[in-house]
Amino acid sequence: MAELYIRVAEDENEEPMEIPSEDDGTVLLSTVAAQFPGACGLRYRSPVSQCMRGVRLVEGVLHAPENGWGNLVYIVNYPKVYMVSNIDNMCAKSPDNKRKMDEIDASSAVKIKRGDQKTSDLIVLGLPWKTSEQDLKDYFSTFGEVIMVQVKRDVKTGNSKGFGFVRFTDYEAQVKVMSQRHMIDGRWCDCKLPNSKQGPDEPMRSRKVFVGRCTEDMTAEELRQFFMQYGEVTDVFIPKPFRAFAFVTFADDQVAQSLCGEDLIIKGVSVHISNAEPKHNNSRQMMDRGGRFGNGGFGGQGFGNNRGLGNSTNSMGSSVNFGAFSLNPAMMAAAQAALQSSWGMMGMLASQQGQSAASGTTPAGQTSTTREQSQSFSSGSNSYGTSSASLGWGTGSNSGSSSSGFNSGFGSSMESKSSGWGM
DNA sequence: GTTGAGCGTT
Repeated sequence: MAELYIRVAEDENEEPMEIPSEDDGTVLLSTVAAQFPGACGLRYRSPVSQCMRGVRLVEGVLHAPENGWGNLVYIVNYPKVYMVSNIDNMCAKSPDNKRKMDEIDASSAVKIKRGDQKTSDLIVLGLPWKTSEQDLKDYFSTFGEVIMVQVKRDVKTGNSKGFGFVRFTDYEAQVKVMSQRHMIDGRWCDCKLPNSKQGPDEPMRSRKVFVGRCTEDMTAEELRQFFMQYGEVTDVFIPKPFRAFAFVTFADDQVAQSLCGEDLIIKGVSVHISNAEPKHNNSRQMMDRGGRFGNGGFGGQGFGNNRGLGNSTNSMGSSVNFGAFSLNPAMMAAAQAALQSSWGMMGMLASQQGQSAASGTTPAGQTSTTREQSQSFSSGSNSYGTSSASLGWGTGSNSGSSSSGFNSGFGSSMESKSSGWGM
């Protein structure tokens, strides 16, 4: 097939940009993202129904609609990030109801605190050796104003150490950047809060589970697809070489906790889910009151498995059990106040910004001294190599069209980090 | 075969 371009724009009234397709007529999401950083999919207005339609996305590959790409203009989808500003806008749109507004104000201590979050440096992991600070700046500037970039180098040789730092003016940009992976000079990179910034006020309950008895043919992407049915997955880690286990991190610790103790069938194999033990090194892991993180009291199973897609409307009427958490009366009241006010769950979603929001895992074969420059697309979490072929297990929800990878059900609903709910 | 990389000469 001769080279084909599809027309893509950020919105329907904008001048479209032509994006090249692959030989087989598909378009790689990464190609789109190269021009529209942060893109997670495409949609278009159906000439027939006049509705917006999602473009099928399978493992990073966008598939043409039934009758080919045609001459339509495709609109870029971006991950939904529930941020304070969004909520403010929503509130501003309904000034009609005074009462509502009052409640919003009364219950939005959390929100306001989040409002002026200061930005912090983000560590950028997995950089190609050749990437310069200018490259970094050019790349990240598409997300917002960049006020600092660094590439860490060996003092003697001047060689890049393969990581760097970036700092944005706007917290929004920071959140966005942390929420996705980044293709920089041909490698996938992760941006995270550096260890030094994971302050003691970031409780970081265990959002991560240990997946034992993995088989070697389970790719990170497959694990991500599988675990997505329980909640938003922010990270998948498969050690290399093969060691028969993996780590899966969810956006929401409740989801993680609710799975612990389970034996799940993945690709016909029974894997065992348990708590991820804190990594041996760094400082502030978690100190779950209620004792050891390992099922201190309530067993992993049983206890209100609120798992399974987040949106199962949790009408927290009277008795609430969020997985392994119990709410004390104060928190309960706060929760109800939040629910009654118009922003309800959204307010809770606002508390996004888990520290490992950056997805994906480490690039392949990078040792501090000998790192393959060819980041084979099959380890880490990006296994775009795996030939499409629908994943055998029916996960129900995520096999549809534009799966953004952000199926945030509850998102990190009750995530607290200090303020408000804390304690 | 059941517990993970790499974190800043400021």
